[in-house]
Parts: sequence; C-alpha cells; structure tokens
Amino acid sequence: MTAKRETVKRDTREAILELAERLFHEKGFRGFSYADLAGPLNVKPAAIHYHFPSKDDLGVAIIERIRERLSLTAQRFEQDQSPWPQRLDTLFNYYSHLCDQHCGVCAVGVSATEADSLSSAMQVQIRLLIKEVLNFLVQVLARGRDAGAFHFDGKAEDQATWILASLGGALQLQRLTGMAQLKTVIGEIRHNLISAD
Amino acid sequence: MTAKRETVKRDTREAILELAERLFHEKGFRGFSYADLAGPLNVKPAAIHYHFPSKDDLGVAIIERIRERLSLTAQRFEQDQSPWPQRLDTLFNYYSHLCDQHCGVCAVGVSATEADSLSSAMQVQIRLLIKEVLNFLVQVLARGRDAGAFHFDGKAEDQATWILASLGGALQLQRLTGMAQLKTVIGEIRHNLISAD
DNA sequence: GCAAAAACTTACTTGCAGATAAGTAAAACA
DNA sequence: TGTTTTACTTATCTGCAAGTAAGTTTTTGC
Repeated sequence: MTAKRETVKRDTREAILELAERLFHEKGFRGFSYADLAGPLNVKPAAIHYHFPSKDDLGVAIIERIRERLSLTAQRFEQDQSPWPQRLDTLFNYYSHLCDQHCGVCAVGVSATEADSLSSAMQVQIRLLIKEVLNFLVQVLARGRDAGAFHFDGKAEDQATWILASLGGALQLQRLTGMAQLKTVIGEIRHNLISAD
Repeated sequence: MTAKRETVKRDTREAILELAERLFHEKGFRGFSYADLAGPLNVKPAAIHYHFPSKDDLGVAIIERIRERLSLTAQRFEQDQSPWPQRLDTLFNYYSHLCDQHCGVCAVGVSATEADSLSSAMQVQIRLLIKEVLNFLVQVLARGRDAGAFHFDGKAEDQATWILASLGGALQLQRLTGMAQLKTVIGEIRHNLISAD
C-alpha cells in the first residue's frame, strides 16, 4: 500500500498533465474541466488545483511540455545526424498519432479557435511553440534541400509555413469527416518535396 | 417610429445571425453567449431565444447560412462562365477576408476543436459544408486543369484536400502569430498550381 | 519518533451560461 | 375594431466550472 501510494504520488502531476494534454487535443482547452481530470485519476478536483492553482497554470504547463519534447527530439536528431527525410517523417508521425490515438486537433488549432479566452501567458507559450516548430521545419527543409534530399522553389520559411498549415488543417478535416485527409495531405507534401521542378 | 420599428423587426433575426457568425469565427461556438449577442443588438438574451430556442438551432443556422452563400456563389460562377483562376481567387479572398476583418478562424477550424460538444445536427451541417467546399474546389481544379489554367499531378480530389487544409491551417497560424502566413500559403498554392511539372 | 512540509479532501462561494415561463406591447389581419 | 400573432421583456431556475479556505492524512527529513 505504501509503495503503491508512493508511486501514485510521485507522478500525479505527470498523470494530470498527460490526461490534460489528451483532453486539450480532443476537446479544446475550454472543453474540459478539473472534474474531467479528477474523475479518471481518482482524485478530487481540488487536488488538481493543488498542482495547478489556476487553469492557466495548467494550460501553460501543457504547452511547455509539448515544447520540451520537441526540443529533445530536435536535439537527438542533431546528435544522431539523422537523415532529413526521417526527421520530416517524425513530424508527420506526430500528426498521424494525434489523429489515430485520440482523434484530436493540434495545439495550434485548439489555441487559434480559443485565442480570445486564453491568458497572455498561454498565448506566449503557443507563439513560442509555433516559432520552434517552424524553426525545426525550416532547418530540416533548408539543410535537406542543400543535401539533395528535398526539392522546392523559394524560401524554406515559406515552404515550412505551408507544410505546417497543411498538417494542422488536415487534422481538422479528418476530425470532422473521419476520412483519411491527413494521409492524403502528407502524400501530397511528400510528392511535392520529392518531384524535381 | 413605426417604420423604424418595422425595419428593426424585419431583420433582427438576420442581425443576430450576422453577429453570431462573426463571433463564431472570432471566439468559437462555445466562446460567445446569448448575452454577447444581445448586448450589441440592444435586446435582451431572451429575445435571441425567441428566434433560436436553443444554441444548437443558432449554430445550425450559422452553418446553413454559410452553405447558402457558397451555393449561390457557385451558381453565379456557372451562369457567368467565370474563368477558373477567378473562381479560385474568390475562395482565397474569402479566407483573406476572415483573416483581415474579424481575425477569425474558418468554420471548419472552430468545429474541429469543439467537435465533441457540438450537437449531431451541427456536425451534419459542418460535414455538408466541407463536402460542398471540397466539391466546389474539385470542380474548379479538375475543369481548370482540363482547360489548361492549372497544372498538378494526381487526383483533383487530393489537390483540393491539400488546398483546403492549407488555407484552414494558415488562418490559424496567422491568428496566433499575427504574421502574414495566409498570404504566404496562398502564394505557395498559386505557384504550385501554375508551375508546370 | 516527531515536527513540518507535501499531497491531498471536504465544503463552500461566486459567477455565468443556457433555458423557460409568464407577462406586455406592437403589427397584422379579418 | 378587435382579436390573434409576432416580437419581445422581466424574472427566475438550473447546472456547472473555477476557485478558495480549512481541515486531514501521508511522507519526508532531522
């Protein structure tokens, strides 16, 4: 009992974040309550408030967590000197995973809809996330093109913007129609990056 | 007074829909209340309930109205035999307008985030809207390609999905960053459709 | 083993959003 | 002209979400 309690305690905060991130993607930030978190975790809503006094705090922590994972992934790619197409695929897989597992929308999509009601702290986090994802993609595209792995005209920044927008939008379409729009869009992006102009 | 009253009366319902559609794009469906509509229109919240008993009814009416406008636009294009690039530009302009005017997200974006909390009636409407927009785009792309106005590989359906996803996603990025992502994405789409493979 | 800090629970307050019922004033119609 | 319909207002109810204060148990560290 003590051991069990110990384990439970240690990662209650982590368990909250994990569930909250899922619900964030599935239902939007306004779409879940502390009660929705407390129920499945077998705690009372006030326990969530203990770890995250306001919902803002929770929201900021959710985005920070996503940013951290991205940062770690990017770091690992650098260490491993991973090939460019594989780095791109990892991004594609992240979106596919969002879609398959909890059938959600990406953080950008959620935040864009609810932008008005998000605290400035959360908006800062979201903007940082976008900046970092775009930067990641720009690096992959620019250096991948130099290495001959990808082919496209114009600035890598513009291409990255386009790809990121496509992925976010595809997630939404798929969410609503249940069709395989994400797969289609990824296919189109790949075709576009591979075919020489 | 009588005349004014008459005019006011006639389009109160229309005024509600107009404001509601704007707020829908700006704040999401859950992001505005009957009070938010009533205030600016100088009526009491219960007056909105008179025209739209439940918020569901209002939501369905909002999407139906968007669908009607699309249908009319498509019809007019057929009558006028409008050139294909112009038809595509009209779609681009719709998104640009959403962005510039009330800095919102498209209906698909809103609905995807809030999908869980939307009534089945609203989900049906949204799915119809997506289907109709996609159909419109497929027609423009396929017939435009036949006429030599556009160039792209593969199925028009896939290209349409990609474009629609890009536009929706760009709107969200722009909403959050305030940068000109939509313009960038439209530029990329145009370049992609024009350059021969 | 005991003090104190951490991790909760219980119980409550506040506020708002959606909704409804009953009443009122104006328009339309016959 | 009077009655019925339309378009509201006033007042009120319900429920839920966020947040807080005070008390309780559990864990940690000396």
